[in-house]
Amino acid sequence: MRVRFAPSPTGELHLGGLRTALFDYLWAKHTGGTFILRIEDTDQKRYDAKSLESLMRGLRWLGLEWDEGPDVGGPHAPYIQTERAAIYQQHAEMLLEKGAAYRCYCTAERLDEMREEQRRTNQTTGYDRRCRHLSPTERAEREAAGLSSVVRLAVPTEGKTTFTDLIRGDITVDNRQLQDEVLLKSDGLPTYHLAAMVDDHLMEISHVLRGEEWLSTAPIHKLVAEAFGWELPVLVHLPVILDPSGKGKMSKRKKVVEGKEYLALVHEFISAGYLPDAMFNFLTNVGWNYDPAVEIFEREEAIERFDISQINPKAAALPYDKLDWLNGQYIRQLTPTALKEQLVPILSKQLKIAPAKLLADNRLDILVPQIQERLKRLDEAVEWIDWAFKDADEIVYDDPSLLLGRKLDAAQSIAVLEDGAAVLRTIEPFLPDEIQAAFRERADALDVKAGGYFGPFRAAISGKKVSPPLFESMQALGRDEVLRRVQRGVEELAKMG
RNA sequence: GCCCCCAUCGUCUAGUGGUUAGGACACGGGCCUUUCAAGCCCGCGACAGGGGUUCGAAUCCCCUUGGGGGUACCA
Repeated sequence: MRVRFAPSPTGELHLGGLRTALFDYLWAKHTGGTFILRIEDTDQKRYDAKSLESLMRGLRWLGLEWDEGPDVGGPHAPYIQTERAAIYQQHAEMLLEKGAAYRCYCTAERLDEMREEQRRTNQTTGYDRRCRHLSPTERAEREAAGLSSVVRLAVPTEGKTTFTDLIRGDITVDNRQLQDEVLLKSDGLPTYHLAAMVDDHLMEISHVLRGEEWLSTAPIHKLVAEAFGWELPVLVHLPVILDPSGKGKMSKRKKVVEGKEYLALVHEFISAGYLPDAMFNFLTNVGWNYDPAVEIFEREEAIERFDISQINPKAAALPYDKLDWLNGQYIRQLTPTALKEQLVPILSKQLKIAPAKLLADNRLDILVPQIQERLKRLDEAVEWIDWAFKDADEIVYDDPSLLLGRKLDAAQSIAVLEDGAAVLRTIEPFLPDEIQAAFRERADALDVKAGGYFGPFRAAISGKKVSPPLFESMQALGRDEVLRRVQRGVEELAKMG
């Protein structure tokens, strides 16, 4: 089977596009077929030069390597439509000769006025086919005058057109609902209706998976294919992905719903520290389902089971909470070393420490295993461990009351810190188990709950209410640094008096 | 306005005439526990409504309602 992903380079790729590409990829790999990347850049006005690179980066991030495409080549090159302009022009000419299409000389202004009038009088909007009925003389006059023109499809004015969508079945529309769509624009470049049909045919595409927004123009595509005498590929219209609010098609803008910010663009998910495996798993289960009893699966397993005929036609909102949960699952599957390596580039930017230096930092080796089960995204790591990379005097106690042990007042909390400091000064070796045993003993001796005894230390060390486990945190800092921070905690508490 | 598509817990979904309508996330509770997590256990929670067809409908048909998409010399 031959399957293509055919995006327009008009901006950043969002998750809806990535999901389409993923399903293309899954179907190609499932059938042992070919996954093709084709760039539909025929809209010069919306073209964005940067988006092609970003698009390819996004696809490769997810692991969707294409077998044929702009950079890798292939038997049907070129794979960028503007480089194929002559092909479309020739095909438009073929339809013109057959009488299946005609030249239209109407100006944009006339078209606008016509539509406005139609809307005002509550008529269905659409081209009035004025140029379809031009006499040969009139046509010759316009050509002689050098008027610019477009090529329009001559849609049958009666009858019905039926096409098949694999997941929805046969769909029939009345031809009177259809318009004489523009196939070739006045700049000589084709519209989607021409370019995609020509390329799908020439590139021998067997299955077209595309967004549901194409469903209403599918009859046009059927008519274009018929005009050429071609068979349409199998059409599969994937349900649109809805905004997190469940209202409307997902936009490329970050969406804030109930105070929470939702990402939409692939590059945003990459920099937030979502793992490609988690995203692959996540997207596979929106619109399709691997197995209702299995949430986590391997790519190979998904490829083996994937079936386009089981795609759900219902538009869906992305379950973002589930993505976070899945990402956490995949983070926990990583070895600590692998996690550390993934974390370093992100932490390096956030902490402003050179990657090589971070990689060699002992503190990271101790702390990473401690935060592994606490992370949902990699970009959260910094909040867990930033305190470890500061100097004692950089720790800010925004809320000094955090230094109070549970059920203890300031004086008692100071007593606890000083009591523990004495232990910390002498204990050997300075390791988590040893420190913990000693602290528990001291808590008993002072008749304080372990949690109440530990609390002031946690706050003194990190400046935070929530932190990684206390004794590993101490190990990471080292004895001297811990003692400095404990002293600072005592001073802060003394101010509370 | 017109055309097309869709409709199971809050969300993602399983279900293709006979199920106590299943799972996951989220949420609530409990256990564990040095904070927070993770993990384990329990719970809450859905067939949009109305007509048919049938011995029997979440499943088939129709209508209503709701949602979505399209209505460009954009894709």
